[in-house]
Amino acid sequence: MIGPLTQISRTEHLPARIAAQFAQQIQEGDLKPGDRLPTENEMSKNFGVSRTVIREAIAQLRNEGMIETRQGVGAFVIGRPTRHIRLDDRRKMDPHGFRDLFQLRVPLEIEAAGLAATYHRAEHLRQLDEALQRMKVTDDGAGDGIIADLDFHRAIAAATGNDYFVQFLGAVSDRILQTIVESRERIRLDEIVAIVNREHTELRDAIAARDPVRARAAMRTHMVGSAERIALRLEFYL
Amino acid sequence: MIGPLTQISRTEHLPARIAAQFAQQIQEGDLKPGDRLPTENEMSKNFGVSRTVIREAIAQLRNEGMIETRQGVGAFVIGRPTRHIRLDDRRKMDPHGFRDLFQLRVPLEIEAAGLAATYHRAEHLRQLDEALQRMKVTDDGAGDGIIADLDFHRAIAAATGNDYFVQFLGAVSDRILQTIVESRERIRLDEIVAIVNREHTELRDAIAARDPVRARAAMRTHMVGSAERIALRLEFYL
DNA sequence: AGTTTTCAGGTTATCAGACAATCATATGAA
DNA sequence: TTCATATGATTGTCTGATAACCTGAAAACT
Repeated sequence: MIGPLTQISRTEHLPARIAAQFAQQIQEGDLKPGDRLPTENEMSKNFGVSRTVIREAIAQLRNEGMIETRQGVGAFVIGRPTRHIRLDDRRKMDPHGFRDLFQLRVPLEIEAAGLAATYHRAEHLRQLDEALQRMKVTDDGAGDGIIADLDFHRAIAAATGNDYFVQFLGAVSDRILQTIVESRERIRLDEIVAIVNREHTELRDAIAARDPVRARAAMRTHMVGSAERIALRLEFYL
Repeated sequence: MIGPLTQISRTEHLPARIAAQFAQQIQEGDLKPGDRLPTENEMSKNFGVSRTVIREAIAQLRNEGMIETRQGVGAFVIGRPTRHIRLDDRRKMDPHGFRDLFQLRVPLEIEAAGLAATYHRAEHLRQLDEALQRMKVTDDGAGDGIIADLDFHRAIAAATGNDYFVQFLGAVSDRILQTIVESRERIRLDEIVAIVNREHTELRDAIAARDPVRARAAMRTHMVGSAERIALRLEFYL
């Protein structure tokens, strides 16, 4: 007996594929909020896989906030989809998407600089100096320098005292630097590194001086410079 | 034989709790990137639950991008953690977390206003006007007015032409408005609604005029006003 | 009649054990 | 040394069973 064509052929993780199938049905509106999914046993029979796999697929959808399960009742498509934010891997190399990402980063970094100047504590200054030191030591721009750069900005985000900035900026700038590293492995940082260090130092001093306006200006300058260095055309109104 | 105290007592979903425990260990640095987690059988014994539960917990962490599993080898803490961003439900009512969320929203909204002024198209203006109209019609501040308000800001995000702004601002302001609605069901909007309408109209006109500086200023005014209306103390440097 | 209690069936949650697929390493042959 | 093979460990999947829980209807009671 040959199963129907909708059955899952196995070249990859079964649960992920089944979850994707249901996610698509929800996205396309075939399954509307409030609708009940088939029982696990039914799915198990229909897809030709064990209930274990079905359960893992459902658990995945539940974690993503698309469905809700009630013991003894069933699984239901969630009403108001909790907005999860995800930086898709798809547009990683897309230059347009890259510009969009940078465009998003700029205001966050500037605001973070201002808040960091206001709210930072001694430990944050220590983190900033530590990252600065590492950037100056490692003349090699490619490897540790990039990581130290990332840590420097991460420290600024931490200094805001606002965990959302840590999360958002962490994800965004992490993704940006990753793309840079991947696309231009051999970027010539030798001449640039001095400029970046100067900008970072000014940024650090402005924060240490608890001067939000100066910190914001410094970060703005740094962002403009960064954009130019990677040949990005952006608008800066302030 | 009595099990150790670290065992999971069951009042809630087992997999979620175990996943949270490991997530915490990763966040706090007890488990560093590259570290290998115990085998499923070991965890099963240590936690006193079946391997099914352990597997679901691991699957959850994998979906969140915190760990990676390799068949025949084990589960490892991922190198670059959390490119996923989550707005936890935990701090929903926490006034401090609420301020943090608003603090994050401000620069995004201002930047979005500037970009919208530059990049908007005819359809976006139509969306703005439509939402504005709905807000003016429904004097009832509580119900549809809030939704129209959200749609207005959503339209601005869309007008940037940058999908990241749509995603990020959508998630953030959605969460903010949700909290407002939940906490102050009976907020007196009657006197306020006129002011909000005026601010929105100015915002719309600035965008329509393709004047980024004016749009940013209008949004800044709007944000300051919003913060005051919900009795939030924020810093505004620009 | 109207209300509460009890029961039966279905569904998800968890458990237990087994086998399959895959990988890392040790072992042995060339 | 270098390559092929065997072996053990670990995750992936399967199967069947039991527990916890919910819904709705029948039964018992007022």
